[in-house]
Amino acid sequence: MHFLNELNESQRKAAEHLYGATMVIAGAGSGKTRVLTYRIAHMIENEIDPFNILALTFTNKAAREMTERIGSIVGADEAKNITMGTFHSVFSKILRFNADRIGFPNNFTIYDTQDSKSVIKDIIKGFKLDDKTYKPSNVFGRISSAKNNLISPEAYCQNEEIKLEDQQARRPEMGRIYMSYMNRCQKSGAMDFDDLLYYTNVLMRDFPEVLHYYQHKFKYILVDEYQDTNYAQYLIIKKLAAAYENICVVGDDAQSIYSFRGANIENILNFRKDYPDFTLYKLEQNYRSTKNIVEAANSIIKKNKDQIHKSVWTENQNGNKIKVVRTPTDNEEGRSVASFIHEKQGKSNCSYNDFAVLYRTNRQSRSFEEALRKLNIPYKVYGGLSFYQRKEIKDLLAYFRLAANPNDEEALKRVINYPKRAIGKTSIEKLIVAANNYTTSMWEVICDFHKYPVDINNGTKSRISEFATMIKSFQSEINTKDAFSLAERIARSSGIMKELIDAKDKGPEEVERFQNVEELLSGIQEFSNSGDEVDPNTLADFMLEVALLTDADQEKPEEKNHVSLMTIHSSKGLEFPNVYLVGMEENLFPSQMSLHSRSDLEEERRLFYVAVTRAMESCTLSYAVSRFLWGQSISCEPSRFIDEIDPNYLEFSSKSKSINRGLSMKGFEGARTGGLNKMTNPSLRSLKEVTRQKSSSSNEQDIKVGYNVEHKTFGKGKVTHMEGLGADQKATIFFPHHGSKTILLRFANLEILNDE
DNA sequence: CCAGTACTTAGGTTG
DNA sequence: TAAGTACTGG
Repeated sequence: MHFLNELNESQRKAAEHLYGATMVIAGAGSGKTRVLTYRIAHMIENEIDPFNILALTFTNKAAREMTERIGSIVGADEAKNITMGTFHSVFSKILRFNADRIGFPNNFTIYDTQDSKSVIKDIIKGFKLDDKTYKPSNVFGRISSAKNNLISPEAYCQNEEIKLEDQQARRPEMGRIYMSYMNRCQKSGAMDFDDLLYYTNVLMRDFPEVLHYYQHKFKYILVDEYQDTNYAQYLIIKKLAAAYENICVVGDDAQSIYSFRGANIENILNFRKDYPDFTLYKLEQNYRSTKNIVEAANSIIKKNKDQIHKSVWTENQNGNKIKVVRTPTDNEEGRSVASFIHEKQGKSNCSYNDFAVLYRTNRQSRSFEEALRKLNIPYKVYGGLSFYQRKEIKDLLAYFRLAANPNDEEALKRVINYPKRAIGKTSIEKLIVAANNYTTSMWEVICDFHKYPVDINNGTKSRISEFATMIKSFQSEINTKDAFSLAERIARSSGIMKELIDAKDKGPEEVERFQNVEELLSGIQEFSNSGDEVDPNTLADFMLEVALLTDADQEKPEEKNHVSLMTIHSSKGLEFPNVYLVGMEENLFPSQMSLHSRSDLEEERRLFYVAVTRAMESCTLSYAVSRFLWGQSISCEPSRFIDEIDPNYLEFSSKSKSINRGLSMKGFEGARTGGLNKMTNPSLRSLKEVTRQKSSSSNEQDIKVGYNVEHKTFGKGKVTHMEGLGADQKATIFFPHHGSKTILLRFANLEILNDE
């Protein structure tokens, strides 16, 4: 059968429409990836040269999978010539190729978020600003969104509106920091993630011949997950597509969940303006989920005001209702989900791959990990601290980075004294200051103390020079020697290997560190071997790839038989027969931060929609009545999102015995008005009431206005005012010796001295 | 210069 | 709670 016959009518139309501007709005589970794949295969069958195709995906993994699937249709040799990847990976390659034009070395480093923040921190320190008003992560966020909107440092400083905003936020130096940050990165030959898009725009704006070249190379452009593109990405596509206007964007406004990093739904609206005679296709038939799940999801998204109308439907069976489970604590939530999985897996003998636990925040994984481990259920936690962010990996990579680009200041700072070579903080500080004064890089300074005198004692200086000599010796081999032998040599002669081996008998964590480094090295070995004898894959080649890799790229599919634990964000695009959506509580999901604005709340709701539509057969929502947060137990209310689902698709269960016991012990009998196994929606509300009462009465710090209290540092005082609830509860206290102070109770550790 | 200790303070998602 | 930072004495 020809592959196009595997598509339904609207899918097929979208796949066959090859010329002109096309927008495909694809509901969840409507076979979007399949359309993209077949569309590209169809293009190649119609004699379109793969070299002329640019396909931008959201993750590297998606790109790889799609290349593979297209290869299986049209042949791998053809498929490998398609330019396919994330915006970041495709354009980092283009930037490397043209780096000299914009004042970067072609082996520029890519700074990750940690690196960027560390640079910013340094700048704030250098400017002698208070790092509480200028929090590195805030500053970084502000710079990032400026870049995503293509606002240059100069434009930032001149823009009156921005100036006013920063002044009102009492951060008038923001523009100066932004400017200095850009300079520092450039001096270090480094780009951050946002720079990859920002400088691509600069390149295409200032070098028409470059733009012209890529416009004619990429005659056909496809963009997946279009709803999650930001302005910088939008403009790149617009410029590239300007010559031929063969552009196809695929997305679903209902699944836009990345506005926090600049994604802009307006790109969809702009598309209509930019290409007025575009063709719109809607994919509305869902092939993934049961009717109950599809309908429940529809009832959720209906509450959002901002959306493109579409009606997702399915021919699949009704299936079971969505289960809602309540547990007393977060740990019990972990145990109950683990036992559900255990039971179900045992009964149907399905694979552990069929289960996913989805949560809003990474830190929620803990209770599920513990519970699953106890039941011997294999699991894998996705996201969180990635392999490439681990200290030991970053340390070794820093040496590699230095070998490729010694001006990389973050890498230099990281390893100049690791392993210990008696080069202390003060000396490093002096080097940084010197580099800034001489307007050169730290590396240049340490290479030539005659040209750049620094006030450091001679012993330290000679140790620094020794270090520089070592780096130079690595540097000389980075483009010639094969990746693995150089990597191994660096690991050994830097002293990192010895350091890790010596630490090994300290404990299991140290052993793991060593194993991680071994894993990295074996990955490099694999990479080395994939090159050929004459022209080996070098460490420089490896470093070009590595900065943009994520954990998902590491995964070996054959090893996969485990329950997946991940955030909802990282579940985008995936599907699982059984989904457990946990932590369905107010202030957690929807997140507390989202409650201030309608658009933020709508994004949370879209996130909820994404979560529910991951489920194929069964979906379970769970919430805990109390949860540990920063070492304190706080009480929680069920999420408003549970109420928002049409109750016809819900089933309230309190199946597990331990849950019932837990509840009655804490006095929740009143909530179970609807019988043992089923509760109706109103009973959920009554439960909320109970929860609320609990939260006000069970507060351990029962402090009221007028109380005399004693504080660890301020001594005795009298409470004059109270504000906030729960963890935010604050008391204003008058201390005779220190004046009036407003203090967060959960940190204050007050002693109540009632009867004085 | 360095290691060990006391103290502070997170609030969220990612290439 | 846990991680990261600031401080202090060797």
